[in-house]
Amino acid sequence: MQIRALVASHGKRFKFCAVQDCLQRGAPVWFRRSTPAIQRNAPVSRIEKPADSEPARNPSRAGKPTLKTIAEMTGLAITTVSRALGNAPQISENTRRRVHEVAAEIGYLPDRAAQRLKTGRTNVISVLLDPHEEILGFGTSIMHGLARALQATPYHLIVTPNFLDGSNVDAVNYIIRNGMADGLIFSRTEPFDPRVRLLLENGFPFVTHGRTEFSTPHAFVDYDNYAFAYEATRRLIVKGRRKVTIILPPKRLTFHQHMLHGFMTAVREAGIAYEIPDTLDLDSPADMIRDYVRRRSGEPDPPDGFACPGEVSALATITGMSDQGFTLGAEYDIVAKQTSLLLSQIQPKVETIYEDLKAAGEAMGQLLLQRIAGEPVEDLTILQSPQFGFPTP
Amino acid sequence: MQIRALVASHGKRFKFCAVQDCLQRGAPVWFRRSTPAIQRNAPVSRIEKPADSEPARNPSRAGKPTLKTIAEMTGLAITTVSRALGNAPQISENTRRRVHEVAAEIGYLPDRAAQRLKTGRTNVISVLLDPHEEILGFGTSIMHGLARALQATPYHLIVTPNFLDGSNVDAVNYIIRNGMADGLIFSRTEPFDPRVRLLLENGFPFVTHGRTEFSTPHAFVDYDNYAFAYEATRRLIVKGRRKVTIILPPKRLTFHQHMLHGFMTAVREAGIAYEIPDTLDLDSPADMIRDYVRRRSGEPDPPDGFACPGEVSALATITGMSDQGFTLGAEYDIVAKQTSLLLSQIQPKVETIYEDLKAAGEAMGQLLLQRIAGEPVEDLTILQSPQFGFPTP
DNA sequence: CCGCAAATTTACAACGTTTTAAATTGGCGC
DNA sequence: GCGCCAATTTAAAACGTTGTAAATTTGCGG
Repeated sequence: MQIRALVASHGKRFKFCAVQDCLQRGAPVWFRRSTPAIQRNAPVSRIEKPADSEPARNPSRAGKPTLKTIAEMTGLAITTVSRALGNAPQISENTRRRVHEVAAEIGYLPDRAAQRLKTGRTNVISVLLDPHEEILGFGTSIMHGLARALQATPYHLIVTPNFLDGSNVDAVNYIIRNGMADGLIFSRTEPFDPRVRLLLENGFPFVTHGRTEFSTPHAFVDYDNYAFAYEATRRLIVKGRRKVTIILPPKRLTFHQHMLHGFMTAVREAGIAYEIPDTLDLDSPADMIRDYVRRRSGEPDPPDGFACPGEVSALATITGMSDQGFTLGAEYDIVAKQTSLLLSQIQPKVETIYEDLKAAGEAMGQLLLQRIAGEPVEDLTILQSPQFGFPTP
Repeated sequence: MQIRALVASHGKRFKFCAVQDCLQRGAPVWFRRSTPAIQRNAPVSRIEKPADSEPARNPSRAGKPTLKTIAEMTGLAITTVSRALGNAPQISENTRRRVHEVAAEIGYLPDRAAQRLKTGRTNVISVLLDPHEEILGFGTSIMHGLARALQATPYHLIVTPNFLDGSNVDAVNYIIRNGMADGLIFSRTEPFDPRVRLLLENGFPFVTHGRTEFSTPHAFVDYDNYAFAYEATRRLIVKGRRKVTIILPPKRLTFHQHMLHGFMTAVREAGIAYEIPDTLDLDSPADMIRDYVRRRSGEPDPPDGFACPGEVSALATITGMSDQGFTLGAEYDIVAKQTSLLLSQIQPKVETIYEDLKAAGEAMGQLLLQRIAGEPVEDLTILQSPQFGFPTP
C-alpha cells in the first residue's frame, strides 16, 4: 500500500514530512481553505485506497468507455479528446483522426447526462400527445415522422402525455420551467392558444401542428384544410349532389374556421343547398355521429353529400346511412380526409383526399431543429397541400 | 482585485512568497502533480476574477433554484439540504420541515441530469414502439396506461421507435449498452425472443406484453388469447354456425399458438368444421384480408363464422362478405377482439370481446417499477382475462 | 465542568462532460 | 541561440447532485 495523496490543513497536526514525501513523488498536496465564517478546520490526513482496489463504480455503467478511457489509450488529455471528437478547429488533423478511430473501436458514446449537465442542453424533443387526436394512429404517424427527422441527430423523443391530470398549459409550463426539453411539438391549436402564448413569451422553441392568429409569427406545419373542404365539397357538387353537409372540428380549434371557409366558398360558388350540424363535431364519439346521421337521414330533405374530415366520422356516416337503407355511391356520396390506409382499404367507395401525417411529423421535426439552431421563425412555416392525385371514380 | 488562489508547481520559478501569502489568508495552494510521462510543468500563477463579476451562467437555466440556493437561504450545508429533501433518517425533524418549506416556496426541482450523472439512474422508462401494432391506437392505449402508472413517480416515458433502420434487437442493445433507460417495455414477443434473451443476459429490467418460452422467468403482462379464441369460437358455434375460421397472428409470435390452441379446443369439443387461412395473418393489410374473404366466400363451402382478433380484420371481413352479398348476423357472424370503441360504435352487429390495452399499459408500468425496485420476477406476471361482460344479442 | 456517546451537520470528492485560459511546441527571422 | 507568433495541447474549474467519512453539537451521567 502506497500513499498517493494527502490532504492537510495548516492546523496543529500538519504533517510536514508526509507533505515532503508527496512532493517528491509528484503526488498532490491539498491545503484546504478554511470555512469563511467559523474557523472549524481540524487537521486532516487522508490516505487513499491502494491502487489495486478499484473505487466502487456505479454498477450500471461499469466498464463504459468515457473520454478518460480514450485519453489514456491515446496518451492525450481529456480536453483534447473532447475537442477532437467535437471536430474543433484547433485540433490537428492527425490527432483528430486517431481519436476518432479509437473512439469507434471501443464504441464510445458520450454520456448524455454529463453533456446535459454541463451544457444545459437536453437533446430532448418533447411531444405533447392529446387524448382527442383522431384515434386512427395520429399519434403514431406523427411519431413515425418525428423519429425519422431526429434519426441522425442526438435528439431523443419523449412523450409528455396530456391525458392525465393537468391541462395542456400546465404541461408546457412544466417543461419550460424545468428545462425538460430543448423543443416542443403539439397539435390542435386554437387561434389564441395559451400554450403558444406561453412559449412565445419565454422564447422556447416549438412547432405546432396547426396555425394560430397571434401577430407574432411562430413555426408551424399545417394542412390546408381550406383547400380540403373546398375540394371535397366541389367534388360532391360535381357528382351531382343537391345538398351538402360537413362535420366540422370543434369551434375553438383554429382549423374549424379554415374548413368552414372552404366549405362555404364551394357552396356559394355553386349556389347549392347545405347544412351544418351544430350538435356534433369531429371529436364526438363515433356512435353519436352515426346516430345523428341516421336520424337526420330519416327526416325530410336530408343531405346527400357528406364532407368528412376524418376516417372515423366517414365510417360512422356510412353506418348511419346504411341503417336507413341508403347506398353509398348511389343515393349519397362521401368525400373524406384520409390519414391512414384503413378507410380506402375497408370501403373503397368512399372518395378520399389524403393528409400525410407522417410527412407532417417529419417536417415538424426538421423545422424544430432549425428553430433550435436559431433560424428565423418566419421561414419555418409549412402549409401542406392536399394531394389531389387520388382516382376519382 | 485580490489574489484568492494560486497554483504552483515545484519547478524553477516557484514563487515561495506568494504561497506563504496564500497560506496566511487561507487560500488554497495547489501543488500540481506533473504529467507522468514527460516532465512538462512550468510554473503557473493564476489570479481569480474579482468576486463581484458573476460567472456567466448557462442562460437556459438562469435563476433556476438548486440545492445551493436552498442551502444559502436556510444557512445549511448543501449536503444537509439534499438529505432533508431525501428524508434521510439522520436529519432532525426541524430542519427537514424547514428545508421542505423553502424548497416548495421557491419551486425547487432537482436537476435530472445531475441526479442521473451522479447516481447512474436515468429515471427513464423506454417503450419500443413497433410499426406493426394494430393501427387502432395500440401505441397510444399502452402509452395512456403507462403514463398513468408513472404519473406520481420521477420516471419519464421515452419512445424508442423501431420503425426506422435497425431491428428491435439493435434498439434494445443500444439501450442496454448506453444506459439510456432504467427499464424497457415492448410487445409482440416471440417464443424465444432475442430481445428477451439479451435483456435477461444483462439483467436489465423489462416487462413484455406477451409471454415467451424461456425457462428463466421474466415480468410480463399478457392477454389470455387462448380464452379469447376459445370463447369467440364457442360463441360462433352457439349461434349455430357450421364452419368457423380465424385470422391468426403471424406464426413467429408467441400468441399465435395460444390463439390456435383456443380455437382448436373449441372446434374439437364441438366437432365442427373449420379452416385456417394460411396465406394471411393479422399483420396483412386490410385490403388483402378483404380480398381473401371476398374470394373465399365465393367458393364452395365457405366458412360462416369468423373469429377476428383485431378490429381492422373484422372491418375487412365485413367488407369482403358484404361485397358478396352476405349479411352480418343473418348469413354469417363475426366475433372480434375489441381494443378501441371504434368497432362497436361503427358496426354494433359485430359481437366483441374486449381487451383493455390501457389497463395493460398501466399494469406493465407498475410491474416495471416493482422490477426495478428489485422484486422477484416470479411475482411480476399478469394474465389479463377477456371481459365477457359485453351484451350478447 | 468533564468525558462520552448519540444525534446532527458538515466538507470533499466524484459522476463525465465542456469551457476558459493558459502552457507548450514548432517554425521562422534575426 | 533568442524572441515571437501561430498551432496545438493542456490543467483546472464548473455544471448540480449524492456518498463517504469526518466534524461538530447536544445530552447526559458523573
